[in-house]
Amino acid sequence: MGVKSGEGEEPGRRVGATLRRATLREVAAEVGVSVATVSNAYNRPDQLSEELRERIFKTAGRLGYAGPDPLGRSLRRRRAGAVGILYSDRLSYAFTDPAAVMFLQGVSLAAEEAGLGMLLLPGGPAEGREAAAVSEAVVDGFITYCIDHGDPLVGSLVGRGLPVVFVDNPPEPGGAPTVGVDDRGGARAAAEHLLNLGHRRLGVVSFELGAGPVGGLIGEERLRRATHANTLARLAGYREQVEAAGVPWSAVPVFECRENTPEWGRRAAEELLRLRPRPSAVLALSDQLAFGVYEAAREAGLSVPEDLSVVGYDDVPEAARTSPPLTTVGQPHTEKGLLAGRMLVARLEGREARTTERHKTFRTRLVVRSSTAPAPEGS
Amino acid sequence: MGVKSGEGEEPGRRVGATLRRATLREVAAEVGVSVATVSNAYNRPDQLSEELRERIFKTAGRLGYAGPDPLGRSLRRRRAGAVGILYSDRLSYAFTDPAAVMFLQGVSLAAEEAGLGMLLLPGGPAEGREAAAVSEAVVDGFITYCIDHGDPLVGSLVGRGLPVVFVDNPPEPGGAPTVGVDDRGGARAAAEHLLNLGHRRLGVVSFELGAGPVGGLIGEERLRRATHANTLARLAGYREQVEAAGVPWSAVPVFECRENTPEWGRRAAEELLRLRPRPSAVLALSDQLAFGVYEAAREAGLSVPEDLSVVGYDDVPEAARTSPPLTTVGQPHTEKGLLAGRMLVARLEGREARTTERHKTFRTRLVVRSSTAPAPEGS
DNA sequence: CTGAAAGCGCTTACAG
DNA sequence: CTGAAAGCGCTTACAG
Repeated sequence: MGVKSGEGEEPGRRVGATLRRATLREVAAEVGVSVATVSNAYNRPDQLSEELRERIFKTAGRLGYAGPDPLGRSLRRRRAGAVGILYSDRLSYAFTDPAAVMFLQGVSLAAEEAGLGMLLLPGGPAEGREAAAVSEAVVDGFITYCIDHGDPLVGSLVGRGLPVVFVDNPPEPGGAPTVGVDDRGGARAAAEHLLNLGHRRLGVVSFELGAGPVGGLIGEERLRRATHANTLARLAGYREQVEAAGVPWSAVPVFECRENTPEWGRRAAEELLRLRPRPSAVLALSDQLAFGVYEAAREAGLSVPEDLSVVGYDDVPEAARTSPPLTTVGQPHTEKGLLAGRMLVARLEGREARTTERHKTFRTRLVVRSSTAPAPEGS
Repeated sequence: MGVKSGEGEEPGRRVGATLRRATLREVAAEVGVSVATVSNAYNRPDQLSEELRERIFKTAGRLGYAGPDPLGRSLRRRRAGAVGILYSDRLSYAFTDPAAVMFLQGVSLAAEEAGLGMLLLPGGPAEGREAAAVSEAVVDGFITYCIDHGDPLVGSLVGRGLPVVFVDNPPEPGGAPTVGVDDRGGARAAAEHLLNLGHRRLGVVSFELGAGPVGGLIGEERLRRATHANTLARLAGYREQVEAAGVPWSAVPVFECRENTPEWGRRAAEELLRLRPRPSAVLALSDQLAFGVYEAAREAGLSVPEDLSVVGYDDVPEAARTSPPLTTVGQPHTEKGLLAGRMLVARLEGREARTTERHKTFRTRLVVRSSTAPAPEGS
């Protein structure tokens, strides 16, 4: 573009920059043309002579004007040029979860295709603040990730009247487009794999189940009050398969972690491995947690998979590189983000439904590596 | 908040939502008050009677009005409520680099503190498009990450006249605040460690050096035309230390990778390990690349560290968990992001310089784990 | 090829 | 406690 933005090439510039950005109006006045013409110089080069356009850019450069202010333009054009991303938890947690990061990467692919920015909203349980963020976000639409059923944010979101795509076990409010995964089926496959290997003493390392005091082995009542959709689906899948094998669900200890980190996985496994009889296999709701289970096993002098089988969930890249390589449930994180992004872009560009389905549930698949083995004798 | 946003509680709402969002003006007309009063109902509850406020919210709910439009508000208030993040490369690449992700996490911490959103700009070499993204971003300021010296984007950025914080080997344009790391010192420490262990046949696995045809073993000329600041600093550190040990730099093969992924690290190492005499140690510019070197070594039947020592860079979490645990150069990724975010917020809130220094260079530190060992006999 | 006018949706002194 | 007026910075038909 011919937009001048060099530094200090004109003596007058520094002053202008120090004070306040020049405006379209000021440039117009200085050149002696109307604001429409200056606007055209930037937006419709064919609407004015090359010579005048050059003169306008020169004056703009001198005044420290670097082109139309995005805010004014956005208001007038009624488009913000960005998609808002709403995460279930504090935004900073999203970056510690490799699965969430891969999802965001997928969205970024779609955003790049469409030339849109991604606005990550400060989320989390900061009471009211996230609602403010939602109602103040300058975006053209939203993508939500792992939002709970009944989360009050959904109300604020829908209230904005902007297109929304809900990702991962979504509440499907008013028929909005959704992208999800067969979480329950994935969990079932994980449990089935262990049961087929002869394991009967299982332990589960779970995410947070919902609001309230968290952490530690949990009972029926807490399980019943769970609200986190992903967690619920996976636990339901484990349970279904376990019971189908004739093992009572109440015999399976479930440890609830406060955060999805290896550190919490380690704590959980430490506790599970202290139980007698000791579990011969652990189902972790994520690979991050499973990595922590590895640590705890090592510290307890148990080897994986000979003494303890471990199954993760997510199939993040590290799962293939860790030692031993982790058996886990794979799901297409990046594709989820990409599809959600494209669905949103399609709606923004007014070509809906035709090119994209409105609801998509991706399949999960069990990836068997080396962290699982037949149950030890007599277990 | 008292903002109504439920779905379909009033028969009239659906119609309004289907057509177009109601505006402040329409609500005011419907209630029979001025727009100022409706605005006050949302922004200054003390400026009107509770009873009138309730009536306004009720009518707003009926019309499908969910509160003031962020764009109008932002224009009027002259603040966007978001910080823009500009990455050196395509935005989607940022999510594949654990170091970049940790950096983003740090920024998100600062953004959350301040109640700001993070706008990730579509970047990369899409010719002109990124400049458009910069000049159209609705933000209050920018943070750049790993931008090259002389990148034309810097011009567009500075032209916006908004506060900017430059992170990682920044071009320091016009005394703007910077956050960096002693990359050169870190690289020196890595090389020194290997040299102290007796290694004399080293190989380097490098990032891309700049624009142009990329990939493969490279010569002096390409090294000279390098523009990527991080890469340059690290290579300079290696070189310095190598030459200090009396080894000519020209004797150290450097492989340039197109992407910062284990896959490219593997390719690089495959080639390096084919050289005769074979390197006894590899310096990788990132842990991601080092993980790929592990793979190549394994495939070549070499064990780390007995046959091949490997040093990474970044100390991402996986480095401690991988097998063998990776010797690497640690740097405070999250802290860099957090500090940069806070520096920017400080400027936005008009309290500069007092609370924060304007330039910060974090120290790196060598983390010695188990991927390095004394050079094999006779090498 | 250029300009006058309307308006995107809102907030903020200020006056009453 | 409420309202009239100005204006944030811009773009877009439309008329000339």
